[in-house]
Amino acid sequence: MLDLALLGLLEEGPQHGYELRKRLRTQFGLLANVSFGSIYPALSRLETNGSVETVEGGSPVSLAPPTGSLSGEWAAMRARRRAGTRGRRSKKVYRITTAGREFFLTLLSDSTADDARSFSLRLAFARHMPPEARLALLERRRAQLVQHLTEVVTADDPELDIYARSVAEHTAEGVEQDIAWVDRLISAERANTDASAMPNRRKTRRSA
Amino acid sequence: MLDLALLGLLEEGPQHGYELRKRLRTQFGLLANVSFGSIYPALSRLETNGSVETVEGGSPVSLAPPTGSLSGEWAAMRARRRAGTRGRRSKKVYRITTAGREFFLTLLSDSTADDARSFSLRLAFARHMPPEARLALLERRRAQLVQHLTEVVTADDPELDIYARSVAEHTAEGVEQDIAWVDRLISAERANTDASAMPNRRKTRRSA
DNA sequence: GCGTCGCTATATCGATTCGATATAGTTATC
DNA sequence: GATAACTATATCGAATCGATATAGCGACGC
Repeated sequence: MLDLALLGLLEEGPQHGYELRKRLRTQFGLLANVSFGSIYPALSRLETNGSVETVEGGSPVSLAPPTGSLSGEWAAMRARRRAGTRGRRSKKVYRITTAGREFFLTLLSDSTADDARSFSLRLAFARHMPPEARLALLERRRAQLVQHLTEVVTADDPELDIYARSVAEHTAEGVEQDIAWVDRLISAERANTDASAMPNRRKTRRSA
Repeated sequence: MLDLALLGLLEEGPQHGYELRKRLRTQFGLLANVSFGSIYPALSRLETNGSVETVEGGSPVSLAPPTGSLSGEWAAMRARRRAGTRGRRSKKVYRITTAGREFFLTLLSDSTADDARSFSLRLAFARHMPPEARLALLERRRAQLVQHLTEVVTADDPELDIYARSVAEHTAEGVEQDIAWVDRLISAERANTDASAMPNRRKTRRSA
């Protein structure tokens, strides 16, 4: 879960732990409200298995921030500068490797265990997936949500008091809205693949 | 988190681990989709600290299920019967103790760390709280949700592609709906306390 | 009768994640 | 120059997860 999130963020440029956590919190909010006690071990893990490498001091990275607006780049550059001027406790800037990119794609597609959190994470990184994987992800999620609705107590359960009932109702509404959302995404996705599969606009084959 | 959930369910009658898990999944759905690897250690924990006790075999519990419709009671009774007839691997039926009830109330009110999951859990058990604690819980949650909206990237962030943007939008909508829901609950709660604080219905003092 | 499939039930293991805490440099404020 | 607030990394114990092992039980076919 965290590996996926970290690699996904590192795809946008080298970052250090503190920055990664901030971006997890702001970009993914409730989905990845993750503590340092998870971040740093996860980064070590990824480093030992070769998915990321640290670029402290020596700097095989260019000294001018290439994309301008990515604050991670700036932080990385500042860290490199500082590390250059002094031998202080420098920020450990992590960069994703080729192996890491492969691993990221594996995590993104290899999809056992997609709960709400990892689904949303994967969807947020869906630009890295081939179109059919996107569709598959969305449809798997849809099936899970529908399944979930059938398994859960309905709000007309006589055992529940008003508070428990309210929670059950609200949860069910949330799931229904999730389904509607996923449905919209599925339609958009299909429209997209249809459009690209059919560059010449003549009488369309009806459905598929 | 789990302690709270387990004690809350055990308030409704003695249960064994498997049953508790089923009820967690059906009653609280996504909130408490919890594995046996959490349940059994948690029950041992609660037993060693005196919050619950096992009632296997000997059965200080009545042999007729008192409330009729609680399936947990039935399961417990069956387990007791079986344990009586044979020395087999009997179900461990857990019952909440007086100390456990106190601990439960502490967990329910003592409210540092109320994320989405434990908030909904606590709310589901709100009948065990005094009215002012209910209001406090709701208002704390409301403040958190509002705070959350301000901290998170908005959907008009130019860095986001369509997928990340969709996730951000959907999440934000979810939070807004949560706020609306909490607001309804707060109103209901206030109406209730006002009504009970004012049994004689004459011209009401305007507001408070 | 006999296999076997699915459900109930408890338990344990390694790995991950959490939450709290320690440490320390930097910046701003008064 | 003291103090607070923020950036930054790290570690520890405990909680939780996910997978797996074990085993009794009822139902089903055949």
